[in-house]
Amino acid sequence: MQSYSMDHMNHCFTGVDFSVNLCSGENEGSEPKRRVIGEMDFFSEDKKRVNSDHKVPSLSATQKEDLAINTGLQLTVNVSSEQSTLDDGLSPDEEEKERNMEMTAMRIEIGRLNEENKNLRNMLSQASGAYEALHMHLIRLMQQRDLNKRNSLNHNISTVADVTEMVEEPSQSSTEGGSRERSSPTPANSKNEMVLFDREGGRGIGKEEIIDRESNAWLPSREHAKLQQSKDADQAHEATMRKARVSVRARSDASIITDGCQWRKYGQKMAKGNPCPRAYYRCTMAAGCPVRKQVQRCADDRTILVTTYEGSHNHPLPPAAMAMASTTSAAVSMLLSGPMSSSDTLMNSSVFARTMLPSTSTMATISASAPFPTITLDLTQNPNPIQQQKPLNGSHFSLPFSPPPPTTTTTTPTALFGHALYGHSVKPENFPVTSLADTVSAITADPNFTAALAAAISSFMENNNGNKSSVNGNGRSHHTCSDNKIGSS
DNA sequence: CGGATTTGACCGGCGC
DNA sequence: GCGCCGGTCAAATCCG
Repeated sequence: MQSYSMDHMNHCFTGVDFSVNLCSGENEGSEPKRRVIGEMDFFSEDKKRVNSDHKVPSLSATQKEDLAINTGLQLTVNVSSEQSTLDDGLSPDEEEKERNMEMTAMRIEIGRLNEENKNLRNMLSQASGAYEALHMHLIRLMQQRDLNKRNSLNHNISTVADVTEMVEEPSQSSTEGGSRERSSPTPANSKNEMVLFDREGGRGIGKEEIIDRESNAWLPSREHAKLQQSKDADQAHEATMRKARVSVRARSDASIITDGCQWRKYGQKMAKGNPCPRAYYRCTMAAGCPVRKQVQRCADDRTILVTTYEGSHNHPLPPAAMAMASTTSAAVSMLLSGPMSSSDTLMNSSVFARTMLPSTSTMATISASAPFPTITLDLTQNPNPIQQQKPLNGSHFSLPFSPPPPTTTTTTPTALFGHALYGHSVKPENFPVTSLADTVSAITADPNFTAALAAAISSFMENNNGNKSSVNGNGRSHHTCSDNKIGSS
């Protein structure tokens, strides 16, 4: 009685993991059973000689189990005792011949099973790929549903952004000479816009695409088409998000806006049609953060500072920045929602304006003109009378939700615009929604601006989830830019 | 001395 | 193809 494991031979012959057990116990005492492998007749195969002196280690139980799992096969080759078979009146030559024939047959069978093993692995791999693809698709759909919910809550709009339409149907009503100067509520040269949504975050398509591609062969054609459609829509959506911009106009003497992020100035240029230079800043809070902002004074009214944010942070944002991200997120959600088919869509006194900025007359102008969909928050008009009582004594904007430093309120402004989202998981639960006015009153900042912003954020928070929490004092500005001499009036 | 700012050069897109 | 323009780069400079 002997129990052989053939995995060693298998390795030797094929280099593939799988084993053949040769055991004789079951057939003990009965007619010697020479082969139980499939329907192959080992002994009718070629008589090629092989070295039968392999030392054959036994498979461990775990190895056998793995084999069974990996291949879906449990192969057992039962042969009768070598001795009882081979000693049965055979000459040594015949014994060796018979043994060699067995080995040859086993090698053939091993090859066949190896092939089957490969096929099974391929199937498993394809199934995994298809599962991954579907899983990712489900996640995307859920994210989109969440976005729709938010839009519905905040803007009474339930439709998903028809991003493709926006991308493929730029405005036909460009104004003022038309060329590159797109229609904008901001002065001719104040194309300051702010991107709110993630540039890369969570929407990586590389791996997903590979999986999809791999799984295509597996999916029914209709499912495949759906998946492809969804993928295309996502890509279009991503492209739009990358280009969508929001600009904020505010009246202030401040030369810069601090927003809880660290910025490094990397350029300044005179822009056509505006005597005030435009400054370019890059976020330095994290290496490789793609967020940029532009700061420029309005040509018509140099007390108006236009700040532009572009890109999405690749790092967690300070609470203040995230709060603003929520607000502007809603703005861009609005921007990207609804059938803004062609020309610029002015939203003055619109749903957006009323919803986002209910206590002010702030105008929110949304433009879907080419090349980028743009939203402009004009916070320069009709300041909140309550806030107007507060004298302007600071040189920087301040964030409503962050208490100012006890002594140096003007030199250490709190953050204001977080703008770009960190991924899509903005959860502004750390921001107050009930005492913004008090907070705003307590800080030294441009009252007009902060009032409008406070109203906007408050409105958004309440509409969004109603979460209430205490003021987080972590919003202290880390702005490191010095006065950039942007044509202040 | 290291980091931030300044500023002229450079590049790519677009219109003519 | 050329020029204009916006945006970015990078060396020089500034500043704490």
